[in-house]
Amino acid sequence: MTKKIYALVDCNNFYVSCERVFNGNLENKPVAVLSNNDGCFIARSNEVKALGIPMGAPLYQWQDLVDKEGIIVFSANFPLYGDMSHRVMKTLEEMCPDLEIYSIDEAFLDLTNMHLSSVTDYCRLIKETVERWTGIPVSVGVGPTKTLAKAASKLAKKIKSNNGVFNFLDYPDTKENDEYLSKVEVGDVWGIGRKYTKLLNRYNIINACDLKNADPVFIKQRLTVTGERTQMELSGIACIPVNRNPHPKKAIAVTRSFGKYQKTLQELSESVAYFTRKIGEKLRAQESAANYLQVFILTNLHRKDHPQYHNSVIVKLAKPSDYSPLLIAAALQGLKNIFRTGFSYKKAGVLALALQPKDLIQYSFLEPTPETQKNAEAKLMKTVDGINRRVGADVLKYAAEGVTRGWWMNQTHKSKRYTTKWAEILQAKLT
DNA sequence: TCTGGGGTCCTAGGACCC
DNA sequence: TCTGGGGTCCTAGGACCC
Repeated sequence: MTKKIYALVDCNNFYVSCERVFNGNLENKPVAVLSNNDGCFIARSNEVKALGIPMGAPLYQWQDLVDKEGIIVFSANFPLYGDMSHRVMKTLEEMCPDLEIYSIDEAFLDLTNMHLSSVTDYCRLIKETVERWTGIPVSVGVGPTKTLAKAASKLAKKIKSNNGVFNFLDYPDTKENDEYLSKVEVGDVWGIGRKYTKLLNRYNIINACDLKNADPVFIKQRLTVTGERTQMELSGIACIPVNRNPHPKKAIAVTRSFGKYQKTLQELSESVAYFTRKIGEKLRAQESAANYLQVFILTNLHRKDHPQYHNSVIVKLAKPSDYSPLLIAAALQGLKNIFRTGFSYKKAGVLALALQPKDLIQYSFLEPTPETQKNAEAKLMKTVDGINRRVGADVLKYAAEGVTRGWWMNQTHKSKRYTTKWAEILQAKLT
């Protein structure tokens, strides 16, 4: 069996880099991107990381530092990031068709069958090409397993002299290999999160090399089979394949925190109707139908001084469906069952569960749905989706969504949708 | 006053069946 | 005195990822 060659391409500080592509003044300055509602830091430039602001930190706790250091903050602009991601992935696909888009800012490449004379040189070329074509800086890590490729991408960022590429295959000698592995903290290993890091540290497992050499029985016992796999991957045994054709999602969620507290059933109904319409759009986009909807509502868990209430309900649909009016009716019925008056709600959401391919829907023999009705529903949804796509996402909506959007999130630092809205395209000034 | 959103996988334990 | 045991399915919760 030939050894696999996996590369992980990882966009550096992705959302910040997207903002920088369209605003030259952000270069070399501390820049951060905030979550919805301008709540938490979800992307930080190196300058911001150096100031000590952690990932996920709430903005209000760091506001003084933000002001003092002149940190430039942006509200999240997901249409822009999604479009930039698409450009990066298209570029990667041209250089290695055998790829798995792993997240909005990462892709695994399987370079095994490309017969490269120098894998490391080719990865440098990939890095330069992506940066030239899209303006997004990336790091590339290479290894015989996906977990090692991930670890390598950490080293690519860490070891400055490597110019953004690190390849474990360049260090076949075990001693040298382990030396580099020791530079990766165990918490930075793919699959080891906060809880496991704490546990492992208690047993003096501090870095990736320690984990690789730990007692496999202990690891399996405490970290289950996923931990076992991680450990094997660290020692070069590939357990996790590159997944070229990701299967359709098994669940779809649309959830939001509110910009201001929502108190009445009417208010909550409007947001839930909106979430459910979005669910319908996503279902149709991947040609799935849902068997169940789950609706949940909750108060602000961070405010111990407020009366707390959270609840959720699962509604079985009369038939598997992607038809927005039916979905909305079901979700609102569910909401009615869990709503309690007298609370200030902070967040709500809708999930579509037990998804199935749309073309496999079994219609009832007892109450056959006429072909004409099925066609009419599909045609209506297709028309609505088409108009919303062309004219703007929310031109056509349902009456149940209301018109005020009183729950809408706060976004006071939003950049423009440079790449997806003609009206907001970047303008060049000729001088 | 102010704390994101969208996913996957695994396990333990209860319900149920024979 | 003295109450089985094994298999399967389902779900909630917990871990992880970005």
